Amino acid sequence: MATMVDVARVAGVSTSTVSHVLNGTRNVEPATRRRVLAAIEDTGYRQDTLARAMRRARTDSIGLIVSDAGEPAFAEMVHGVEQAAAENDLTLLLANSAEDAQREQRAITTLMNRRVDGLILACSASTDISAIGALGDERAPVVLLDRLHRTLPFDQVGADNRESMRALVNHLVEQGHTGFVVVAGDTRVPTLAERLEGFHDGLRDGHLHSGSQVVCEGVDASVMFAQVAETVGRGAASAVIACSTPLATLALNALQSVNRSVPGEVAFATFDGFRNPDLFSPRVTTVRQPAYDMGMTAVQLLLARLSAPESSPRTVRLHQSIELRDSTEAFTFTKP
Amino acid sequence: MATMVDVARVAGVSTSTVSHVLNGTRNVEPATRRRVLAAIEDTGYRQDTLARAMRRARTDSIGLIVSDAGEPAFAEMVHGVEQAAAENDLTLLLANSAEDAQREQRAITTLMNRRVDGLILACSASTDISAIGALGDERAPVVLLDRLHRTLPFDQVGADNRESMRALVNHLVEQGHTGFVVVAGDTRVPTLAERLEGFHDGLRDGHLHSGSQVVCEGVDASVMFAQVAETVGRGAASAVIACSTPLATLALNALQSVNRSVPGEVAFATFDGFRNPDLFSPRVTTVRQPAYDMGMTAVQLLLARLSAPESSPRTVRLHQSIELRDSTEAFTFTKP
DNA sequence: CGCTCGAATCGAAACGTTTGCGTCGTCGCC
DNA sequence: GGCGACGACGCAAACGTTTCGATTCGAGCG
Repeated sequence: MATMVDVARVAGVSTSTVSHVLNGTRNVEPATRRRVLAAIEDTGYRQDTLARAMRRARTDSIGLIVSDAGEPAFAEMVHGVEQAAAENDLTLLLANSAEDAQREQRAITTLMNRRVDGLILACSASTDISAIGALGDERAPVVLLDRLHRTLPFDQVGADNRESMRALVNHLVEQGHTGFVVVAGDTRVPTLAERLEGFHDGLRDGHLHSGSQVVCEGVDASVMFAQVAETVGRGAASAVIACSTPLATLALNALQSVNRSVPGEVAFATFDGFRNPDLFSPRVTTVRQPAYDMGMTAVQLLLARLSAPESSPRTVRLHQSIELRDSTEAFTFTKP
Repeated sequence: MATMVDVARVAGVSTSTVSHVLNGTRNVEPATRRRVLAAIEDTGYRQDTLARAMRRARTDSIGLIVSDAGEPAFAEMVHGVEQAAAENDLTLLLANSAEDAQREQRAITTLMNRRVDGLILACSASTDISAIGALGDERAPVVLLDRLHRTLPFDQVGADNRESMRALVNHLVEQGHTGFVVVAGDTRVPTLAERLEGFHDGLRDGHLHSGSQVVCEGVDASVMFAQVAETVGRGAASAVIACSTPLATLALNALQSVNRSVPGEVAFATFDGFRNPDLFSPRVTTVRQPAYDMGMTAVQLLLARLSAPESSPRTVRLHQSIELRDSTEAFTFTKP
């Protein structure tokens, strides 16, 4: 591989001139510039990003850690981040944490060691917040994506989870539902905790007793599965709300296991949702994250911080929209 | 940030000793090793991957380019690659090409400039093969994933597309189907071309006239949509086969547009398929790629090549399995 | 003509590692 | 006791850039 020294020799100039031609960092005589460019062409020279990054303090790359880039919501975020990164000539280094604090920590150090200019992080459920807080001392700034932590002094971008859930519950109450199962999942995940709060907000709005509602909370899928199946099985709830896509598959499986049809016998809604929601039945009512925009926003926050390191951290909440579909339609017809 | 020089000073040794301690590249007195390790602890030293990569000729990172990491099949492959990469202490640099030759080319140069040790590539549809062939001259070896090109001298890993399609068609013929619509899509994509070949194999096996079958081929989604709707609408086919997930959504949309129910009025099968195929109806019969394994295999081929650069290129075909579901079940009951 | 000034370019020191080669003891052996 | 060998480590040259003075050269001016 040709190096800058080769180019310089061929063009009959010094390496510094070559560098300046390449980066436009200072004026160089048009004639010499042409010679240099020709020499670059001749030698097939390509810049060595590594050596470059080493001299400058930047790598023009950013890191992104999510729990699973295959999950529809995250996939969208990844697209957004990728798009914004490309627009700003940044390379994206992606890592999956698989909701595992240890893998996450490994990913963080790997990326930091690689001197990413910034890190976008959707914390895993089991993440130790204080460990993340320690990232404040790193040279690279951190932006929290989706999984927000109020106590941490980072830029953050998420959705208005609490308000959306509240609106969803209001809608269902209006349709006549009074008994809910909400599959909240691992509420150590802030996103899920916020959604659960919104659920209680909605209950209050509808003057419903929260004691008679069933909240499936926790890490153990089989426990939550059993709870859903049992509650719905004995007819103690008419509506099921899942707080994420994996939880939705869990809930739907539970409903199938007790032979309850959606929306015939029980209404169902979820957050984040499935791909192609209109192709299959039941078409499920979904609170959809503006995931793509969240990804793009995260990059923008990162860039903003890079150019103004000392400004105070910003938190951006993007609006979620509720996509009403068949799975919550039954009660509109039997409504008194 | 502390450097090796700092560590060396604190430990009272030379940088070379520090380096050797870190890499285990030569014996060092247990006592000195302890001093060095303590010094590392004290100074909070962390290796600079960049400087390291620059001195060695390796970066311990590999690149992966797919058209869309959100697409279920690719998502699985990404997982596989990621897993295998992690197991071998490799960092993964991921890029999406969005089926666009230009973006793909950009991604390739970006990654090559970053001196990845190897590149795994699922070519986009519009890729210019000769441009890819030129990658043979790069310092980093290339492995083709999923989208195979027989003429290119690279290691490759894919699925037995042709045979699987043949088996699928055989199955459908056995059920009594004689009129097919196959949504083949952009047959510049080798995977899709292979599946189409398999379709004709299957027809021959069943002694069916290929002239009376409808093949929707091409890039224009609306054209294929119209073809499917028209053919099925006038009852000229009893089975629809989609050759990829996006094509399946297209086909199902078309079926909905002419109010044909699956599997009541028409049988349907697809390649690659959807997530959670058992949760929604119709449950669609799917030829499932061993995507995860393909990803892992790709990394293994890469590592093998790195350690034996001159061995001749290998092509690995992994077996796909057909998951039979409701969407192709109707005819089993009306079978004569 | 000598001097200053500015534009264009060069030279060389970094950046933080790895690594081949050298040095310095120490130990064993005859 | 001298000598060779060997083990433990230090020195310094790379790797391919960027960048900060330094240098050169010609023009302009008094």
